[in-house]
Amino acid sequence: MLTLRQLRYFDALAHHLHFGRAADAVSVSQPALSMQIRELEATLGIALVERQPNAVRLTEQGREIARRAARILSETRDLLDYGRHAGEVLTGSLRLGIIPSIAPYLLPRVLPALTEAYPNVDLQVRETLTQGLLSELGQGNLDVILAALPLEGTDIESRALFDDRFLLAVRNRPDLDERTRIAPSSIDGSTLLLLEEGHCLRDQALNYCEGVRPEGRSTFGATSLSTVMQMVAAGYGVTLLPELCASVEVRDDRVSLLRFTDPQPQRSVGLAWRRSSPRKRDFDALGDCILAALDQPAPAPRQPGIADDNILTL
Amino acid sequence: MLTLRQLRYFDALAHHLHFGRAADAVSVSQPALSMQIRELEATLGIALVERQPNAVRLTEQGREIARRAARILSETRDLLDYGRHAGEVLTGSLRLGIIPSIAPYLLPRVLPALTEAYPNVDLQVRETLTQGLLSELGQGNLDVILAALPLEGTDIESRALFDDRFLLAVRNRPDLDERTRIAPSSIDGSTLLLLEEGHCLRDQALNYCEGVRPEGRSTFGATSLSTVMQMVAAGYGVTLLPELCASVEVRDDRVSLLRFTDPQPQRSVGLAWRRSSPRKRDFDALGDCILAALDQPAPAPRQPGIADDNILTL
DNA sequence: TAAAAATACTCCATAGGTATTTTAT
DNA sequence: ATAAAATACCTATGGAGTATTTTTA
Repeated sequence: MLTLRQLRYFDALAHHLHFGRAADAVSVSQPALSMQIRELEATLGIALVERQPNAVRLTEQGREIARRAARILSETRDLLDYGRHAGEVLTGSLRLGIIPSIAPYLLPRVLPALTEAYPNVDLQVRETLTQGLLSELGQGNLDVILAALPLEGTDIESRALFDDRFLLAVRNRPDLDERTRIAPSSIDGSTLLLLEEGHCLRDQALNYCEGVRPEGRSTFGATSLSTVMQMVAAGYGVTLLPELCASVEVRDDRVSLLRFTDPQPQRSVGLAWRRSSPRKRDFDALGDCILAALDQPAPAPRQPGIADDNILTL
Repeated sequence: MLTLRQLRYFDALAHHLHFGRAADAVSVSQPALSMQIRELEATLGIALVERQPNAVRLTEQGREIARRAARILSETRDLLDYGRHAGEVLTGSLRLGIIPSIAPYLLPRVLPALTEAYPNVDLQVRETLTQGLLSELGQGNLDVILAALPLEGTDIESRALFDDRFLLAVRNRPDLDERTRIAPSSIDGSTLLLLEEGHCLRDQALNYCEGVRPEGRSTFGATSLSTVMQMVAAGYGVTLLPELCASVEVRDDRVSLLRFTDPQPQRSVGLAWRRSSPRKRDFDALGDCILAALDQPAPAPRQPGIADDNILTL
């Protein structure tokens, strides 16, 4: 008889490829896990792993079973979640993944509002690149992610929250009038500073500046926007800065922000979750909360911030 | 701890809405099932059923859990199937659903070839309307269905096998030349004979004869093509007959088959299965087998059959 | 020889069965 | 009063732990 326990253990084994460590991961002894794997192989009638003293490897069929098991386990987690969170909205733990170009700018404004509106929520935030977030989401290690839309993948549902314009950050240029608009063609590929590979921001910037192929400084990607902005301030080049990040990243007058000519580049920021997730009401509430928090004026200095009709800070 | 056993029992309860009968269905005693349901409710923290002496009813949340449980159970069945049928193609049981306007005409030609090519297959055939087949397929009671494509529904994959032309069956008309072509507009709605509601053949016929709304005899649907053809032979009207059925249904010379003007109406016949099914290789083999069997001349009398260049039998 | 998985053996949690009680109509 | 689910209680299966052996690179 097939049991979830067998699938849980096998899932752990498929990840660790090591009986002992897999047993640790599911908090049982190694023989206990061995037996369940054995039992699973018996009920399926096929070999799932090749046992070698120094290496455990999945068979071809083992990989397929691992895929199916992961899916089933993910759905059982969702089923459990549904029970636990039936009734009340946004209670208990909520594991939220956010991309690096959003997290530090949005969280300070959203977190206070969220914990005030939903005091029983236990928010666990994880920050990585979109690709990692999607993978964790699929594996059931995250409940919902906040990233730039659209996101690839079936089994994924999403909700766009707001559009975030890109501005051009350049070293202070007192000679430029507030109304100056920059055309993307005027960007010099050799001085465009970008984040490292994998950041969606990098791809979006390159996509907008069609002619520019990564070369010169573009090829050496920074790991954080702060680093990039420091380089801009030091006169090493220019970069595309999401408006969301402006109030935090532009703290001195060594940097000016310029608007682009229409159509202005922008990214769409929104939430995404597993289609099978039972917590859509929670995600709705979270999305509403984020929007409400953004409607409030930013709490911080907001110093050289980009108000809608006061675009340029030189 | 959530177990598959709990889900299996709850699934049975959701179907039978009766603890005793559900327990029978899963071959345990009623208290055993009661306990597992209780345990499931405890781990989920919600009530799944309202217990009343004379009636068990699912709560709102119970229905949702039942849906999710059914899905999980279906995927575990697929996982088991994958194991059992890994390696060999078309062995063990294969539950095939076929619509009534295909089954009696195709099976006599396909079954011998199939059991010869795959002697270890245990084919279990079920015959119902498309809607019923899809529902059984989704619930995991069928492995694959043979019906007219396209079929609605996500989670469904299909493979078209062959196109089946519709011919017009009329009472013997010796006055008509073999080359006569019928235009759909010439069909009189009041004499068009159709199968009862739910048969895709009925919808396809009505769809082709655009002007004709069900009225007169069309509204009284027959339950089998044989009945319809008897009525045609008796002069009660005309009907659209799939070419596949011609050799069986047209046994005497009281009926003539006429071809339509181009573009001739036809249906696409093919196989469909759950996207998550692990037995796609089996379905491939089955499809190939059906096509091969159809390439052979029909074994039966084939008397007034519709050979391609000898369209009319008067 | 050493690392890692499989066996051996014991224990206990729990699923299941039978008999009985409770409950609501 | 009756049908049906819950409870009580006992049994036994099997999952888990510890200690040990086997395996092969």
